[in-house]
Amino acid sequence: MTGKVAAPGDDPLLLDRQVCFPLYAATNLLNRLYGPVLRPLGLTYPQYLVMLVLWEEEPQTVGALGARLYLDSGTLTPLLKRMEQAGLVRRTRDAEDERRVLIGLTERGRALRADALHVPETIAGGRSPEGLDQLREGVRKLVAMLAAPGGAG
Amino acid sequence: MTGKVAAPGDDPLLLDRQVCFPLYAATNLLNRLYGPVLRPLGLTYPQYLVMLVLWEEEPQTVGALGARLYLDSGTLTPLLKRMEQAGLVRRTRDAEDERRVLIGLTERGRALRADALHVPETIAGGRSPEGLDQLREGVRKLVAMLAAPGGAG
DNA sequence: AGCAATTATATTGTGTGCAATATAATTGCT
DNA sequence: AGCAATTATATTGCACACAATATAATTGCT
Repeated sequence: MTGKVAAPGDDPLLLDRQVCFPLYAATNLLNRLYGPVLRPLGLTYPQYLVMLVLWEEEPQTVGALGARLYLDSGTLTPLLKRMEQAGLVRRTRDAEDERRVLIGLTERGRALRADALHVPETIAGGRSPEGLDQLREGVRKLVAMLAAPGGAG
Repeated sequence: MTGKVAAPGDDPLLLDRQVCFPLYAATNLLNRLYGPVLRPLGLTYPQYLVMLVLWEEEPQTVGALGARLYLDSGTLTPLLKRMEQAGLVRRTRDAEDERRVLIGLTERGRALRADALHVPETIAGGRSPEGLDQLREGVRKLVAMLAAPGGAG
């Protein structure tokens, strides 16, 4: 009762036939790759993404950050509180609408940008830019499909 | 002291220039997509991946599962214990080498395969198979690069 | 045989992610 | 104006993921 179960040609449950799995594996591997590079900056990978968004424009509401990063308050609230504890961001209620919380950078948060400038290059290492561009576009299309209302069915 | 920070053309820290981010977003979105489909089976997404591997061949050691899924014992041990509690797998010390733990399926675990057969189709929904094939190959190449010793520098 | 180095798994601590729920502020409808 | 519905964020509970460390079994060297 052990061993191979189905013909390899048409089994829909073979791991190597899943689209999702390489994506899952690549994300885990990328996290492991970023970890050591971001640790000296005192950032985790999702925290780094938040900083990228804030370096582009600040302040932003929690909701706006979530819309950009596809994360909800259940993930962002504790993450932003940790970043506040670390002295990178400030969280202030929006006076115009007390439901909203504005996330702005501290001086330390702004200054960290200079230290982060080397990160993309360090991560990219010796990889071919063309392959990366192609991959980025492919995955971006997938994200657009998945994020569409109804999950792109 | 707020607002845009650098020229859009050559800023390496723009979120939309990162390869990593679409990958990260796609994985989160895929997890959310799989969740409702797998919940009736009593599985999480990583647990589903473990089942895919075991349905191909069992029993396997914890290490072999980890090599296939790019996960270590810190992730797999508690996950497998939960699956044991759920009655899907059995964990037994290998008599040949007492360091190893063999993961085998219970009858319930084997029977679950029939219920899982519809999952890939349900997830794929109306998406074009060609686009998915292309994407799978692209991401698979990235995984191969990232998993290579030295991180493919 | 004896013991250091290696290997396989487990444990601990921290940080995500997300569903479900809660709370407070605002909007919209009458 | 008053109140139901909506919106924005926070909280709770559960399940990963991983670095660092611990423990026990095996291997390899002499």
